[in-house]
Amino acid sequence: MSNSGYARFASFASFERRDLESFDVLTGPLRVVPKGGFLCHEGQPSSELYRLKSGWLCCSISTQDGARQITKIHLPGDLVGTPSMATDVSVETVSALTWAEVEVIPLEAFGRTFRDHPRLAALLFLWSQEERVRLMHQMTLIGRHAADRRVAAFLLSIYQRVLLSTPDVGLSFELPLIQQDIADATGMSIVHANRSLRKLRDAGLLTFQDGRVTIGNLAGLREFSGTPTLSPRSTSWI
Amino acid sequence: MSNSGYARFASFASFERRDLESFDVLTGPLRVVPKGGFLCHEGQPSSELYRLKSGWLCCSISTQDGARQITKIHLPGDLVGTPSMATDVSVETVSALTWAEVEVIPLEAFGRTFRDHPRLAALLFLWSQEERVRLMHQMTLIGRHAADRRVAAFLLSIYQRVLLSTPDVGLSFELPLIQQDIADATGMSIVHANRSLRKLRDAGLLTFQDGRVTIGNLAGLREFSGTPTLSPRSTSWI
DNA sequence: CGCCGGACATAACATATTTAAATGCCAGCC
DNA sequence: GGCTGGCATTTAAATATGTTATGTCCGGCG
Repeated sequence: MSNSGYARFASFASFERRDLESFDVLTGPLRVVPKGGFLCHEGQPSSELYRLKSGWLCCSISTQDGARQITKIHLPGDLVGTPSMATDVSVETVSALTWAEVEVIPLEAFGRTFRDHPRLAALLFLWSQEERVRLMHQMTLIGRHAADRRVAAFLLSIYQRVLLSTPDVGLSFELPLIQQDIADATGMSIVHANRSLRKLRDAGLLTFQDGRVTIGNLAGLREFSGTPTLSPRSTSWI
Repeated sequence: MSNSGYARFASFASFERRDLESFDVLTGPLRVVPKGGFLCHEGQPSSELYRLKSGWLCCSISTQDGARQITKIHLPGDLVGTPSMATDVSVETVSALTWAEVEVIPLEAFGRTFRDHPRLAALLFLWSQEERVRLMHQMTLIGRHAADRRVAAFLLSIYQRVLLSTPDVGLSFELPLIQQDIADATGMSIVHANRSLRKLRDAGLLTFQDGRVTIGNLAGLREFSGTPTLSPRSTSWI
């Protein structure tokens, strides 16, 4: 078995175990990032991708007036940094929410691997579509839902991804974010994020305290968040 | 020259002419869609992609409470429908803003083409990253910018794409949207979209009337919209 | 012609959300 | 021990945005 020793389930929700193992050829030298450290800064050149081995990362885009939009929270197993492959300089800032280990994949090495493994290429393309779906859903969330629903759906979506790598996590998990992060991910002020969290707590749906999410009512939370569950398509056409 | 007879510049901003022509192997039987017609509905099975030959398409996601988020406006040349490749059923509804012609590409045909043309596969993967960047930027726009700026940046982004296929379009172009569409794309109510358009008009930045955008002050509009211009990365690593 | 519906425009009001500010808590540190 | 800074929490006031309602224009259609 090609067990790579770390979870590969956070991204790649659409894939079966057989296909998941294909991604393990994407590897490279290890790099350690301290909590609060950065892998790259938007606007600065960068020619490498990352595979997250352990810890949590956060991707964000800043605006001219100092605001920040978190575009993705990364869990172990995730492939990080691909959007900037299309552009001159990094389009996002990648920072470490915790002490983290990544495998560094230079762009040329990625290109080589991509060419040498046709099926991997197809799987990576498919994964990109999965990521686009995620982005479209988060966009819909931010654009067309009320604040407390945004917070609920955001936390629930992370829970679903945690479940992929840790099916027995139960109804409580550590999430190394602060309220400002939740605000930046869901497009609201920190004060309103606090209000929304309070509402969710008062409603018994979930609590977020000391970097830990505890779900009080999973079914209720799912219904309140209003996010449909999607099933992956069979990859037989590849 | 493999001139396909229609613009291929709306998507694929990152590519040079040489690479652009690679995409022309993605082809299939023609289908005509009347104005207001649909190519697919979210939640319903669909196993085909589309290449837009002429006309305008609109991709959107609906929420349970009847709201709608427009995720992308498509111009001729665009590859449409790929996000749903990752899922069981369509994740988005694709409708025709005008009478439109598309080439229909079945999923299996796409898979075959993908396998048979390694370089095309890499280019399509890169294109997916470009699309992710677009989504991340639109998400940042909706989440962290004021309403009038959202409208300005949205219309400007379409203008930039129109410019790719029609460099000599000048400062005015037809855009087959109604104000409700602008509201649904930028995440606000139609009343507020109207208010924002009025502000932009009063500021002399642009007007939107009778399905036509006229830019009054391009430099001012760019500055006001606050969206940075990105340069594509060289594709030499492919 | 008169009627109708869709799109646009605007006003008045209601609500959601932001901003600013103050407080409490707590861990790190001198 | 007392200070400091980061984070959470809450309040109040200011502002942005949503909702509802109404009028107008205009093109299609009987």
